[in-house]
Amino acid sequence: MAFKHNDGIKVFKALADDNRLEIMEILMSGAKCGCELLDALKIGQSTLSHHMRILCEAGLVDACKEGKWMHYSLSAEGSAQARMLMERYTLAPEKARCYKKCDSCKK
Amino acid sequence: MAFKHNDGIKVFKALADDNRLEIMEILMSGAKCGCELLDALKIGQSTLSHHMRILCEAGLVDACKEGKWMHYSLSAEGSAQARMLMERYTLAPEKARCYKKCDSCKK
DNA sequence: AAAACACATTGACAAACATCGAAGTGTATG
DNA sequence: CATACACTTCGATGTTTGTCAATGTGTTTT
Repeated sequence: MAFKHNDGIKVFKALADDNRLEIMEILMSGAKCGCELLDALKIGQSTLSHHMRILCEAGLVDACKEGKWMHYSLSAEGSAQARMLMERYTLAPEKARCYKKCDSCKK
Repeated sequence: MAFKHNDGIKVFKALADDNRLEIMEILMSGAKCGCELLDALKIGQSTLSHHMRILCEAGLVDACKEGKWMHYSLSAEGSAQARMLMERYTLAPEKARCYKKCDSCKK
């Protein structure tokens, strides 16, 4: 599908899930491997793998492999971009706040 | 369902849709009534109504009725809260960035 | 070499979601 | 009062999503 707001969708969708938000919060205390995350969540291993893929593809999480472990950590760039995205859609110019009525309806 | 991150889910889910992001952007130019939004989008009227409900319930959009029109506008409070939410999940303490490896895997 | 471990991929399934058309509610206008 | 308008609600439908169990891949350990 050709989304008009493709970049935003991906990030907001990635954050629109309870387990993924929990993962983000856990990663705030430092990098974690999959098994550590698995201990903290009530989901199966394949489900976690699925969630990590979504967070990584949204750019929010970095993954690096070391032997049989995957180390997941918050991406500084992705996090910054996510905050900018949120501002893009919520930081409206002052004038947008003032009008209580739309103009064109009262003709 | 009892989501652990209920407040966040609602806002992020509300923004995780192409048409709703488009609506947010349109509202940045000032308040609009439903028919104006309908002109700008390629969706049916009942679908728009559905989207507006979601945006309103997430607190991102304010709605006020005037005669037969509904005036939709960006909520200053909701927008501010949405930005705070994004910061809560992406603004990590410095130490979270440093570790490339997790601690407990190497025992 | 075999067994154990960490993770990814696949296929299946139910729940959630976006969308539509049709019918309903309330307000304005002829 | 009847019609038109703006919007909501309802029921149906196809799509997307979260979840799991099973299987596959690669690495470490015994």
